Amino acid sequence: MAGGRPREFDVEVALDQAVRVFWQRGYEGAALSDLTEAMGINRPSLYAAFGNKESLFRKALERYTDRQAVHVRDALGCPTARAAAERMLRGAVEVSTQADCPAGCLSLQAGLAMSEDAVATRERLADWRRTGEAGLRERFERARDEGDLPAGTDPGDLAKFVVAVAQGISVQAADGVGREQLHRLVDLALTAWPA
Amino acid sequence: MAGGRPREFDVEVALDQAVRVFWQRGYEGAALSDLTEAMGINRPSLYAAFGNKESLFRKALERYTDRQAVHVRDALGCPTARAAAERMLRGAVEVSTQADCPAGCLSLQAGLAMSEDAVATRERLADWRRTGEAGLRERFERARDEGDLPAGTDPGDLAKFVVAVAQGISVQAADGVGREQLHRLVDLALTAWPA
DNA sequence: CGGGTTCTGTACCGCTTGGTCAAGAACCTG
DNA sequence: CAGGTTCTTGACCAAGCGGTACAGAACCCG
Repeated sequence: MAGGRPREFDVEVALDQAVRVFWQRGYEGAALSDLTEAMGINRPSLYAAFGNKESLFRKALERYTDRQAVHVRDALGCPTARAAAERMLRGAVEVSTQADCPAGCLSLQAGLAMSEDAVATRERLADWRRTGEAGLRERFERARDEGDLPAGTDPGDLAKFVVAVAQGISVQAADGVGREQLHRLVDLALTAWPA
Repeated sequence: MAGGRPREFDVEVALDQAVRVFWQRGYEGAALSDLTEAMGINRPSLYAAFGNKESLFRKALERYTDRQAVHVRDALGCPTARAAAERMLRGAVEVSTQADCPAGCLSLQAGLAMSEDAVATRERLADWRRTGEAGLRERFERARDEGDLPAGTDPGDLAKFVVAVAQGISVQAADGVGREQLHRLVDLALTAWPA
Protein backbone atom coordinates (compact mmCIF):
# COMPACT_ATOMS: atom_id res chain seq x y z
CA MET A 1 0.00 0.00 0.00
CA ALA A 2 1.97 2.93 -1.33
CA GLY A 3 1.12 6.54 -2.23
CA GLY A 4 1.11 6.30 -5.95
CA ARG A 5 1.82 9.02 -8.47
CA PRO A 6 0.51 12.40 -7.33
CA ARG A 7 -1.86 14.18 -9.66
CA GLU A 8 -0.31 17.03 -11.55
CA PHE A 9 -3.25 19.44 -11.34
CA ASP A 10 -5.15 21.18 -8.59
CA VAL A 11 -8.63 19.70 -8.33
CA GLU A 12 -10.26 22.91 -7.15
CA VAL A 13 -8.62 25.04 -9.80
CA ALA A 14 -9.75 22.58 -12.45
CA LEU A 15 -13.25 22.60 -10.99
CA ASP A 16 -13.36 26.38 -11.18
CA GLN A 17 -12.58 26.15 -14.85
CA ALA A 18 -15.32 23.59 -15.31
CA VAL A 19 -17.75 25.99 -13.62
CA ARG A 20 -16.84 28.66 -16.13
CA VAL A 21 -17.30 26.36 -19.11
CA PHE A 22 -20.71 25.11 -17.93
CA TRP A 23 -21.68 28.68 -17.06
CA GLN A 24 -20.78 29.86 -20.52
CA ARG A 25 -21.78 26.99 -22.76
CA GLY A 26 -24.50 25.26 -20.77
CA TYR A 27 -24.55 21.65 -19.69
CA GLU A 28 -25.07 19.97 -23.01
CA GLY A 29 -23.24 22.68 -24.92
CA ALA A 30 -20.11 22.01 -22.91
CA ALA A 31 -18.36 19.19 -24.72
CA LEU A 32 -15.83 17.08 -22.89
CA SER A 33 -13.16 18.48 -25.17
CA ASP A 34 -14.14 22.01 -24.07
CA LEU A 35 -13.94 20.96 -20.46
CA THR A 36 -10.64 19.12 -20.64
CA GLU A 37 -9.06 21.95 -22.59
CA ALA A 38 -10.16 24.60 -20.11
CA MET A 39 -9.23 22.47 -17.13
CA GLY A 40 -5.82 21.68 -18.60
CA ILE A 41 -6.13 17.95 -18.14
CA ASN A 42 -7.03 15.09 -20.41
CA ARG A 43 -10.01 12.88 -20.45
CA PRO A 44 -9.05 9.92 -18.27
CA SER A 45 -7.76 12.31 -15.59
CA LEU A 46 -11.11 14.03 -15.58
CA TYR A 47 -12.97 10.77 -15.26
CA ALA A 48 -10.67 9.54 -12.49
CA ALA A 49 -11.05 12.75 -10.50
CA PHE A 50 -14.68 13.69 -11.07
CA GLY A 51 -16.53 10.66 -12.42
CA ASN A 52 -18.55 11.26 -15.55
CA LYS A 53 -19.82 14.50 -17.04
CA GLU A 54 -22.97 14.60 -14.95
CA SER A 55 -21.02 14.05 -11.77
CA LEU A 56 -18.60 16.78 -12.76
CA PHE A 57 -21.50 19.13 -13.31
CA ARG A 58 -22.93 18.28 -9.91
CA LYS A 59 -19.63 19.17 -8.28
CA ALA A 60 -19.36 22.31 -10.36
CA LEU A 61 -22.83 23.37 -9.24
CA GLU A 62 -21.87 22.79 -5.62
CA ARG A 63 -18.78 24.89 -6.04
CA TYR A 64 -20.79 27.59 -7.77
CA THR A 65 -23.19 27.58 -4.86
CA ASP A 66 -20.34 28.08 -2.40
CA ARG A 67 -18.27 30.55 -4.32
CA GLN A 68 -20.61 32.54 -6.54
CA ALA A 69 -24.18 32.32 -5.38
CA VAL A 70 -23.30 33.45 -1.88
CA HIS A 71 -26.07 36.03 -1.90
CA VAL A 72 -28.61 33.25 -1.70
CA ARG A 73 -27.22 32.20 1.68
CA ASP A 74 -26.37 35.69 2.80
CA ALA A 75 -29.91 36.85 2.20
CA LEU A 76 -31.23 34.43 4.80
CA GLY A 77 -29.09 36.01 7.46
CA CYS A 78 -30.30 39.56 6.88
CA PRO A 79 -32.00 41.33 9.79
CA THR A 80 -35.24 42.16 7.98
CA ALA A 81 -37.24 40.48 5.26
CA ARG A 82 -36.90 43.47 3.06
CA ALA A 83 -33.14 43.49 3.52
CA ALA A 84 -33.11 39.80 2.62
CA ALA A 85 -35.02 40.49 -0.57
CA GLU A 86 -32.75 43.34 -1.48
CA ARG A 87 -29.63 41.31 -0.72
CA MET A 88 -30.96 38.56 -2.95
CA LEU A 89 -31.68 40.85 -5.86
CA ARG A 90 -28.52 42.96 -5.60
CA GLY A 91 -26.50 39.77 -5.37
CA ALA A 92 -28.17 38.41 -8.47
CA VAL A 93 -27.18 41.57 -10.32
CA GLU A 94 -23.59 41.43 -9.14
CA VAL A 95 -23.07 37.74 -9.88
CA SER A 96 -24.77 38.02 -13.25
CA THR A 97 -22.60 40.93 -14.35
CA GLN A 98 -19.13 40.05 -13.09
CA ALA A 99 -16.43 41.27 -15.41
CA ASP A 100 -14.41 38.06 -15.50
CA CYS A 101 -17.26 35.56 -15.59
CA PRO A 102 -19.94 34.68 -18.11
CA ALA A 103 -22.99 36.94 -17.89
CA GLY A 104 -26.06 35.51 -16.21
CA CYS A 105 -26.54 32.91 -13.49
CA LEU A 106 -25.26 29.37 -13.85
CA SER A 107 -28.57 27.86 -12.84
CA LEU A 108 -30.27 29.36 -15.87
CA GLN A 109 -27.25 29.67 -18.09
CA ALA A 110 -26.49 25.98 -17.82
CA GLY A 111 -29.65 25.58 -19.81
CA LEU A 112 -29.91 28.90 -21.63
CA ALA A 113 -26.46 28.75 -23.14
CA MET A 114 -25.65 26.65 -26.14
CA SER A 115 -22.62 25.24 -27.81
CA GLU A 116 -20.40 27.40 -29.93
CA ASP A 117 -21.98 26.52 -33.25
CA ALA A 118 -25.44 27.56 -32.13
CA VAL A 119 -24.38 31.16 -31.61
CA ALA A 120 -26.63 32.43 -34.35
CA THR A 121 -29.68 30.82 -32.82
CA ARG A 122 -28.89 32.02 -29.33
CA GLU A 123 -28.50 35.54 -30.67
CA ARG A 124 -31.76 35.24 -32.53
CA LEU A 125 -33.54 34.36 -29.30
CA ALA A 126 -31.94 37.26 -27.46
CA ASP A 127 -33.04 39.55 -30.27
CA TRP A 128 -36.54 38.20 -30.03
CA ARG A 129 -36.64 39.07 -26.35
CA ARG A 130 -35.16 42.50 -26.92
CA THR A 131 -37.69 43.24 -29.64
CA GLY A 132 -40.55 42.49 -27.28
CA GLU A 133 -39.04 44.75 -24.68
CA ALA A 134 -38.48 47.54 -27.20
CA GLY A 135 -42.14 47.46 -28.20
CA LEU A 136 -43.17 47.77 -24.59
CA ARG A 137 -40.74 50.63 -24.00
CA GLU A 138 -42.12 52.56 -26.94
CA ARG A 139 -45.62 52.01 -25.67
CA PHE A 140 -44.55 53.37 -22.29
CA GLU A 141 -42.87 56.36 -23.90
CA ARG A 142 -46.12 57.23 -25.59
CA ALA A 143 -47.91 56.78 -22.28
CA ARG A 144 -45.52 59.17 -20.57
CA ASP A 145 -46.01 61.74 -23.33
CA GLU A 146 -49.76 61.39 -22.97
CA GLY A 147 -49.61 61.83 -19.22
CA ASP A 148 -50.65 58.23 -18.64
CA LEU A 149 -47.39 57.67 -16.76
CA PRO A 150 -45.85 60.03 -14.21
CA ALA A 151 -43.28 62.36 -15.74
CA GLY A 152 -40.51 61.02 -13.53
CA THR A 153 -40.93 57.48 -14.79
CA ASP A 154 -38.31 55.99 -17.11
CA PRO A 155 -40.11 53.97 -19.79
CA GLY A 156 -37.02 51.89 -20.48
CA ASP A 157 -36.58 50.90 -16.85
CA LEU A 158 -40.26 50.08 -16.56
CA ALA A 159 -40.19 47.91 -19.69
CA LYS A 160 -37.14 46.06 -18.39
CA PHE A 161 -38.92 45.41 -15.13
CA VAL A 162 -42.04 44.06 -16.79
CA VAL A 163 -40.02 41.88 -19.13
CA ALA A 164 -37.88 40.60 -16.29
CA VAL A 165 -40.97 39.55 -14.37
CA ALA A 166 -42.36 37.87 -17.49
CA GLN A 167 -39.11 35.97 -17.90
CA GLY A 168 -39.11 34.98 -14.26
CA ILE A 169 -42.64 33.71 -14.77
CA SER A 170 -41.54 31.57 -17.69
CA VAL A 171 -38.73 30.03 -15.69
CA GLN A 172 -41.00 29.27 -12.78
CA ALA A 173 -43.64 27.79 -15.05
CA ALA A 174 -40.99 25.55 -16.56
CA ASP A 175 -40.10 24.52 -13.01
CA GLY A 176 -43.68 23.46 -12.40
CA VAL A 177 -45.30 26.41 -10.67
CA GLY A 178 -49.05 26.56 -11.31
CA ARG A 179 -51.14 29.18 -13.00
CA GLU A 180 -52.88 30.57 -9.90
CA GLN A 181 -49.63 31.10 -8.07
CA LEU A 182 -48.15 32.89 -11.05
CA HIS A 183 -51.14 35.17 -11.30
CA ARG A 184 -50.62 36.11 -7.65
CA LEU A 185 -47.04 36.86 -8.57
CA VAL A 186 -48.34 39.23 -11.24
CA ASP A 187 -50.60 40.90 -8.67
CA LEU A 188 -47.61 41.51 -6.48
CA ALA A 189 -45.47 42.79 -9.32
CA LEU A 190 -48.15 45.25 -10.34
CA THR A 191 -48.12 46.86 -6.91
CA ALA A 192 -44.79 48.27 -8.02
CA TRP A 193 -46.60 50.28 -10.64
CA PRO A 194 -45.74 54.01 -10.49
CA ALA A 195 -48.60 55.99 -8.96
CA MET B 1 -43.01 22.69 -66.91
CA ALA B 2 -45.31 20.45 -64.90
CA GLY B 3 -46.63 20.44 -61.34
CA GLY B 4 -44.66 17.60 -59.89
CA ARG B 5 -45.67 15.31 -57.07
CA PRO B 6 -47.62 17.12 -54.36
CA ARG B 7 -46.27 16.92 -50.81
CA GLU B 8 -48.15 14.54 -48.60
CA PHE B 9 -48.08 16.64 -45.42
CA ASP B 10 -49.40 20.02 -44.33
CA VAL B 11 -46.51 22.42 -43.90
CA GLU B 12 -48.18 24.44 -41.16
CA VAL B 13 -49.24 21.40 -39.19
CA ALA B 14 -45.72 20.05 -39.41
CA LEU B 15 -44.34 23.42 -38.32
CA ASP B 16 -46.61 23.42 -35.29
CA GLN B 17 -45.16 20.11 -34.28
CA ALA B 18 -41.66 21.47 -34.73
CA VAL B 19 -42.58 24.38 -32.43
CA ARG B 20 -43.62 21.92 -29.76
CA VAL B 21 -40.43 19.89 -30.04
CA PHE B 22 -38.18 22.96 -29.84
CA TRP B 23 -40.31 24.31 -27.02
CA GLN B 24 -39.94 21.12 -25.07
CA ARG B 25 -36.41 20.01 -25.84
CA GLY B 26 -34.64 23.25 -26.71
CA TYR B 27 -32.82 24.03 -29.89
CA GLU B 28 -29.81 21.80 -29.51
CA GLY B 29 -31.71 19.22 -27.50
CA ALA B 30 -34.13 18.71 -30.38
CA ALA B 31 -32.48 16.13 -32.61
CA LEU B 32 -33.50 15.86 -36.22
CA SER B 33 -34.90 12.43 -35.47
CA ASP B 34 -37.13 13.98 -32.76
CA LEU B 35 -38.31 16.59 -35.23
CA THR B 36 -39.02 14.27 -38.14
CA GLU B 37 -40.82 11.82 -35.89
CA ALA B 38 -43.06 14.51 -34.37
CA MET B 39 -43.68 16.12 -37.74
CA GLY B 40 -44.51 12.79 -39.35
CA ILE B 41 -42.15 13.26 -42.26
CA ASN B 42 -38.70 12.03 -43.03
CA ARG B 43 -35.49 13.87 -43.30
CA PRO B 44 -35.23 14.83 -46.96
CA SER B 45 -38.79 16.13 -46.88
CA LEU B 46 -37.89 18.34 -43.95
CA TYR B 47 -34.85 19.71 -45.70
CA ALA B 48 -36.75 20.31 -48.92
CA ALA B 49 -39.56 22.16 -47.14
CA PHE B 50 -37.73 24.08 -44.42
CA GLY B 51 -34.03 24.18 -45.29
CA ASN B 52 -31.71 23.10 -42.51
CA LYS B 53 -32.30 22.85 -38.77
CA GLU B 54 -31.50 26.48 -38.08
CA SER B 55 -33.85 27.65 -40.80
CA LEU B 56 -36.56 25.39 -39.44
CA PHE B 57 -36.08 26.89 -36.03
CA ARG B 58 -36.34 30.39 -37.45
CA LYS B 59 -39.67 29.53 -39.04
CA ALA B 60 -40.82 27.83 -35.87
CA LEU B 61 -39.99 30.94 -33.87
CA GLU B 62 -41.96 33.08 -36.31
CA ARG B 63 -44.93 30.80 -36.01
CA TYR B 64 -44.62 30.82 -32.25
CA THR B 65 -44.63 34.61 -32.33
CA ASP B 66 -47.82 34.65 -34.38
CA ARG B 67 -49.72 31.89 -32.67
CA GLN B 68 -48.54 31.72 -29.07
CA ALA B 69 -46.85 34.93 -28.02
CA VAL B 70 -49.79 37.05 -29.06
CA HIS B 71 -49.82 38.86 -25.74
CA VAL B 72 -46.62 40.62 -26.71
CA ARG B 73 -48.39 42.28 -29.62
CA ASP B 74 -51.69 42.65 -27.84
CA ALA B 75 -50.06 44.50 -24.98
CA LEU B 76 -48.97 47.30 -27.29
CA GLY B 77 -52.56 47.98 -28.26
CA CYS B 78 -53.85 48.38 -24.71
CA PRO B 79 -55.40 51.73 -23.76
CA THR B 80 -53.14 52.44 -20.79
CA ALA B 81 -49.54 51.62 -19.95
CA ARG B 82 -50.61 49.77 -16.89
CA ALA B 83 -53.06 47.70 -18.90
CA ALA B 84 -50.26 46.94 -21.35
CA ALA B 85 -48.04 45.73 -18.54
CA GLU B 86 -50.78 43.62 -17.07
CA ARG B 87 -51.68 42.16 -20.46
CA MET B 88 -48.04 41.27 -20.98
CA LEU B 89 -47.69 39.55 -17.64
CA ARG B 90 -51.04 37.74 -17.67
CA GLY B 91 -50.29 36.57 -21.18
CA ALA B 92 -46.92 35.25 -20.09
CA VAL B 93 -48.65 33.27 -17.37
CA GLU B 94 -51.25 31.84 -19.72
CA VAL B 95 -48.82 30.88 -22.48
CA SER B 96 -46.38 29.40 -20.01
CA THR B 97 -48.99 27.21 -18.36
CA GLN B 98 -51.10 25.91 -21.25
CA ALA B 99 -52.35 22.42 -20.63
CA ASP B 100 -51.43 20.99 -24.03
CA CYS B 101 -48.08 22.73 -24.52
CA PRO B 102 -44.70 22.51 -22.82
CA ALA B 103 -44.47 24.69 -19.71
CA GLY B 104 -42.55 27.93 -20.05
CA CYS B 105 -41.90 30.25 -22.95
CA LEU B 106 -40.20 29.09 -26.12
CA SER B 107 -37.76 31.98 -26.12
CA LEU B 108 -36.25 30.79 -22.84
CA GLN B 109 -37.16 27.15 -23.12
CA ALA B 110 -35.36 26.80 -26.43
CA GLY B 111 -32.27 27.30 -24.36
CA LEU B 112 -33.39 26.14 -20.92
CA ALA B 113 -34.60 22.77 -22.06
CA MET B 114 -32.29 19.91 -22.80
CA SER B 115 -32.36 16.65 -24.63
CA GLU B 116 -34.03 13.63 -23.14
CA ASP B 117 -30.93 12.11 -21.61
CA ALA B 118 -30.13 15.24 -19.63
CA VAL B 119 -33.33 15.03 -17.62
CA ALA B 120 -31.49 14.40 -14.39
CA THR B 121 -29.38 17.51 -14.79
CA ARG B 122 -32.32 19.69 -15.74
CA GLU B 123 -34.17 18.48 -12.67
CA ARG B 124 -31.12 19.15 -10.54
CA LEU B 125 -31.07 22.75 -11.72
CA ALA B 126 -34.78 23.18 -11.06
CA ASP B 127 -34.25 21.78 -7.57
CA TRP B 128 -31.42 24.19 -7.02
CA ARG B 129 -33.69 27.08 -7.88
CA ARG B 130 -36.51 25.74 -5.72
CA THR B 131 -34.17 25.31 -2.79
CA GLY B 132 -33.14 28.94 -2.97
CA GLU B 133 -36.74 30.00 -3.07
CA ALA B 134 -37.64 27.75 -0.14
CA GLY B 135 -34.95 29.34 2.00
CA LEU B 136 -36.29 32.78 1.20
CA ARG B 137 -39.83 31.70 1.96
CA GLU B 138 -38.84 30.37 5.37
CA ARG B 139 -37.03 33.60 6.10
CA PHE B 140 -40.18 35.51 5.18
CA GLU B 141 -42.32 33.25 7.33
CA ARG B 142 -40.15 34.07 10.29
CA ALA B 143 -40.40 37.75 9.40
CA ARG B 144 -44.17 37.55 9.35
CA ASP B 145 -44.21 35.80 12.72
CA GLU B 146 -41.95 38.49 14.12
CA GLY B 147 -44.14 41.26 12.77
CA ASP B 148 -41.48 42.32 10.28
CA LEU B 149 -43.95 41.64 7.48
CA PRO B 150 -47.64 42.63 7.47
CA ALA B 151 -49.89 39.82 8.65
CA GLY B 152 -51.74 39.72 5.34
CA THR B 153 -48.60 38.96 3.37
CA ASP B 154 -48.08 35.48 1.96
CA PRO B 155 -44.40 34.57 2.42
CA GLY B 156 -44.55 32.02 -0.37
CA ASP B 157 -45.93 34.49 -2.89
CA LEU B 158 -43.38 37.06 -1.86
CA ALA B 159 -40.51 34.60 -2.22
CA LYS B 160 -41.75 33.58 -5.66
CA PHE B 161 -41.85 37.21 -6.70
CA VAL B 162 -38.33 37.94 -5.51
CA VAL B 163 -36.98 34.81 -7.16
CA ALA B 164 -38.80 35.57 -10.39
CA VAL B 165 -37.23 39.02 -10.50
CA ALA B 166 -33.82 37.52 -9.80
CA GLN B 167 -34.32 35.07 -12.65
CA GLY B 168 -35.43 37.84 -14.97
CA ILE B 169 -32.28 39.70 -14.00
CA SER B 170 -30.15 36.72 -14.92
CA VAL B 171 -31.78 36.39 -18.30
CA GLN B 172 -31.35 40.08 -19.04
CA ALA B 173 -27.74 40.01 -17.93
CA ALA B 174 -27.13 37.12 -20.28
CA ASP B 175 -28.71 39.22 -23.01
CA GLY B 176 -26.21 41.97 -22.37
CA VAL B 177 -27.99 44.40 -20.04
CA GLY B 178 -25.56 46.31 -17.83
CA ARG B 179 -25.20 46.44 -14.09
CA GLU B 180 -26.55 49.94 -13.52
CA GLN B 181 -29.72 49.25 -15.46
CA LEU B 182 -30.30 46.05 -13.54
CA HIS B 183 -29.90 47.84 -10.23
CA ARG B 184 -32.56 50.31 -11.32
CA LEU B 185 -34.72 47.31 -12.09
CA VAL B 186 -34.19 46.15 -8.51
CA ASP B 187 -35.17 49.60 -7.24
CA LEU B 188 -38.39 49.35 -9.16
CA ALA B 189 -39.11 45.82 -8.01
CA LEU B 190 -38.61 46.82 -4.39
CA THR B 191 -41.33 49.45 -4.62
CA ALA B 192 -43.67 46.46 -4.70
CA TRP B 193 -42.62 45.67 -1.16
CA PRO B 194 -45.60 45.31 1.22
CA ALA B 195 -45.91 48.35 3.47
C1' DC C 1 -49.49 8.25 -73.17
C1' DG C 2 -44.76 10.59 -72.61
C1' DG C 3 -41.69 14.13 -70.58
C1' DG C 4 -40.67 17.02 -67.00
C1' DT C 5 -40.90 17.99 -62.22
C1' DT C 6 -41.25 17.33 -57.38
C1' DC C 7 -41.93 14.64 -53.59
C1' DT C 8 -40.81 10.22 -50.60
C1' DG C 9 -37.97 6.44 -48.68
C1' DT C 10 -33.73 4.19 -47.74
C1' DA C 11 -29.33 4.14 -47.11
C1' DC C 12 -25.43 6.49 -46.36
C1' DC C 13 -21.73 10.23 -45.31
C1' DG C 14 -18.18 12.56 -42.24
C1' DC C 15 -17.93 14.24 -37.79
C1' DT C 16 -18.48 14.77 -32.94
C1' DT C 17 -20.17 13.06 -28.80
C1' DG C 18 -19.46 10.78 -23.99
C1' DG C 19 -16.70 7.22 -22.31
C1' DT C 20 -12.81 3.55 -21.95
C1' DC C 21 -8.49 0.52 -22.56
C1' DA C 22 -3.81 -0.34 -22.08
C1' DA C 23 0.85 1.13 -21.65
C1' DG C 24 4.17 3.82 -19.43
C1' DA C 25 5.70 7.41 -16.09
C1' DA C 26 6.04 9.05 -11.29
C1' DC C 27 5.52 8.56 -6.82
C1' DC C 28 5.53 6.17 -1.64
C1' DT C 29 6.66 2.46 1.27
C1' DG C 30 9.29 -1.28 2.75
C1' DC D 1 16.26 -0.94 -5.10
C1' DA D 2 11.77 -3.63 -5.71
C1' DG D 3 6.68 -3.76 -5.38
C1' DG D 4 2.52 -1.67 -5.30
C1' DT D 5 -0.37 2.16 -6.42
C1' DT D 6 -1.98 6.05 -8.91
C1' DC D 7 -1.64 9.24 -12.38
C1' DT D 8 -0.92 10.66 -17.53
C1' DT D 9 -0.99 9.87 -22.37
C1' DG D 10 -2.75 8.62 -26.83
C1' DA D 11 -5.44 5.73 -29.27
C1' DC D 12 -9.71 3.90 -29.58
C1' DC D 13 -14.93 2.68 -29.26
C1' DA D 14 -20.01 2.60 -30.33
C1' DA D 15 -23.59 5.72 -30.88
C1' DG D 16 -25.69 9.76 -32.30
C1' DC D 17 -25.40 14.03 -34.69
C1' DG D 18 -26.74 17.18 -38.93
C1' DG D 19 -26.94 16.69 -43.64
C1' DT D 20 -27.16 14.40 -48.45
C1' DA D 21 -27.24 11.12 -52.81
C1' DC D 22 -30.02 8.37 -55.32
C1' DA D 23 -33.73 5.69 -56.93
C1' DG D 24 -38.51 5.32 -57.42
C1' DA D 25 -43.28 6.98 -56.87
C1' DA D 26 -46.81 10.46 -57.89
C1' DC D 27 -48.36 14.19 -59.94
C1' DC D 28 -49.29 18.12 -64.12
C1' DC D 29 -49.11 19.48 -68.75
C1' DG D 30 -49.02 18.75 -73.53
